[in-house]
Amino acid sequence: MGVLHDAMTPKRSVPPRSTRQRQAVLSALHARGAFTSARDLHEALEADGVAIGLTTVYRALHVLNRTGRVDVIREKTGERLYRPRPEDGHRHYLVCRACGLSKVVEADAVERWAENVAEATGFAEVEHTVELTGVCGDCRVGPAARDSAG
Amino acid sequence: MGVLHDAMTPKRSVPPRSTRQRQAVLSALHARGAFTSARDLHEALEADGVAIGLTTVYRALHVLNRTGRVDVIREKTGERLYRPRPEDGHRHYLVCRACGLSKVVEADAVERWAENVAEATGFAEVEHTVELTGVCGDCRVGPAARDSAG
DNA sequence: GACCTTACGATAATGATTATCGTTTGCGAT
DNA sequence: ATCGCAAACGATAATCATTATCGTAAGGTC
Repeated sequence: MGVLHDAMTPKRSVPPRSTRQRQAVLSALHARGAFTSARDLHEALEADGVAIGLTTVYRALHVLNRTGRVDVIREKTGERLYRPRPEDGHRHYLVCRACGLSKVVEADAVERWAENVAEATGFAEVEHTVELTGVCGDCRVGPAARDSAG
Repeated sequence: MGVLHDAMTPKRSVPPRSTRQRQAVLSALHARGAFTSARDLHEALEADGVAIGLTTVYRALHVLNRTGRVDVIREKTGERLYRPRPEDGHRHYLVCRACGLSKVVEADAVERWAENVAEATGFAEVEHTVELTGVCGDCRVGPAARDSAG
C-alpha cells in the first residue's frame, strides 16, 4: 500500500453517480498533478468559477479514493493530501518538502519486507504506510517556492 | 527514522527542568508500555490523583520527544500516539489495530532501501516514515478489547 | 532567600474533518 | 418527456486533537 485507503470496503451495489462536482474535483486534481489538500482544491475550484461546497470536495475525494482514482498521503500536521493515481498502479511517493514535487518510487523491496514481517510476527492483515520526504534537486540549488506552478 | 520527530532542533543551551509533572508523564507512559494518546495519558494521570493540565501533558510529550525519550506514531485519524523509546534505539513498530499491542520490528532493509532511493532520485535529506499495522495473534482468535490492560 | 527563567494550566483559538438535514439531481423505468 | 427515489449536494454546526495566550507558580543558581 504505502498510502492510506479505505480497507475492506466489500462491494458497492450502486455505482457512484457522475456529477458535475465530482468531475470537477477529479479534473482539478489532474490539473494540479502534485499532492493537494482538500481546502486548496476547494479554493482552486471556486477561483475557476466552479460552484461547489467544501463538504462535497471531501466527499468526492473519499469516493475517488474508494474507487481507486486517487491516492492519499498525510502531512506531518495530519492534513491529508490527494493526488490522482497513476495508471500503472504504483503507490509509493517521494515528496519534496520544499516545493511539493512528488516522484513515484520503486518499492517492491518494501512490499516484500512487509510481508516477511507479517509472517515472522504472527500478525494478520498487515498494512504498511511508507512515506518518503526530501529536498529535490531543483530546490537544493535554488530554494524557490514553485508551489503554485505544480 | 520511521517515527515522527522534531528534525534539526539545533541545540538546547538550557536543559529541560525536572518537574513533578514531566516525571509523572514519563512514568505514566512507562506504566502503559503500549502507544498511548495524550488525552488517554491525561485521563490516566488524573485518575491516579495526579493534578496536571492537558496542555502540560502535550508539552511534556514534546520535550520528551525532542530529548529522544519517546517515539511518536500517527493514527489514521491523525491522532498522535506516544510510547517510551526502548534503550536499543529501534524505531519501527508493528501495531495491532485491535488491541494496540506494538512490536518493535527489524527494519534495516527499509533503511537501506530509503538510502538507495535518495541516491537514485537526487533528493537530499530524505526522511522516511514507515508504519505497520495488523491484527496480532491474540486478537485473531478472540477479538477482545484488551485496550485498557495494555 | 532573591531573582530570573522555565514551566504550568485554565481557557480560548485553530484548523482539518465529519455529521446533520433539508434540498437538489442523476438516471433507470414508465 | 416525466416520475420516483436513492444518491449527492451544501450550508451550517459539531467534533476533536492540538496549539496559542498569558498570568501565575516554581526550579535552581547566586
